[in-house]
Amino acid sequence: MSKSALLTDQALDLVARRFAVLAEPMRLRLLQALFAGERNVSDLVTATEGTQANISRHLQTLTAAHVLSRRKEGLQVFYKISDPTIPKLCELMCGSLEKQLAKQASHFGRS
Amino acid sequence: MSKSALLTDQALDLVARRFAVLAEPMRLRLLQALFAGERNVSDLVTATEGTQANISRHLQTLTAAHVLSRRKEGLQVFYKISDPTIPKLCELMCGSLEKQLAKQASHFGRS
DNA sequence: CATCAATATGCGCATATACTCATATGCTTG
DNA sequence: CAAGCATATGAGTATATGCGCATATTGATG
Repeated sequence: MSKSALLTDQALDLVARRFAVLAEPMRLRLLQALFAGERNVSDLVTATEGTQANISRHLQTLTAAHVLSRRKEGLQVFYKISDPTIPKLCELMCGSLEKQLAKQASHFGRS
Repeated sequence: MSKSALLTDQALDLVARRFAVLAEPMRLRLLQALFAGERNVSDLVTATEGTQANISRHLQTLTAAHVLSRRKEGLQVFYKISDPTIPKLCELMCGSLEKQLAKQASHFGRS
């Protein structure tokens, strides 16, 4: 029964929430910065050019969604991508966007 | 240079917006209803148990994002999924969710 | 041309959430 | 235990957006 049964309302809500986690430019930036591997907060603040408070909140959101995992080491906290599906989702999405933009561009003009 | 260059702010915004389109339970319901193929609006209203106005708006959102395409035939308008990436994205996301929930469940009980 | 059916849209409301500023918490070290 | 650094969080504000209600638009038909 895992073929293509319709999702329940509750399931749809969960899926939507999960997509929503990826629907934020700053969170995508964080993910981009984390594709290469684990990093601590101040590092991420620098990399994303965000404020410390804002970055901290976004990291919390991503962690609560089980997209990231947290590791404390002394004063610092290191985050890394814990769900291997995430990079795939981002790649797929980017590919889809590229195709779409290319198609739109071709509607304008030549060579 | 298409390897893993960092996305520009503008690109990140586009990606985020595209994820946001999928971050709505009712829109996911519509997509679910459209996985099987083209359908007209009143059909979709019935299938999703939404109001006509609301469904119409969501269809507009999905079409503007080039997720759906529109075809008029007399009084009726038919919509279908025009971006083949969408079903893949949904599958990936659902799989990720299932894994996560299974893991959480296993933290409770045995056998 | 009047009417009706299918779909779209203007408007107002309620809610969610991203952001900032200030401050709190938690570790580490002298 | 005092002080300082790294990170988290409370409160307030601004903006976005989903929804419902009413109404507009578009196309078919008598």
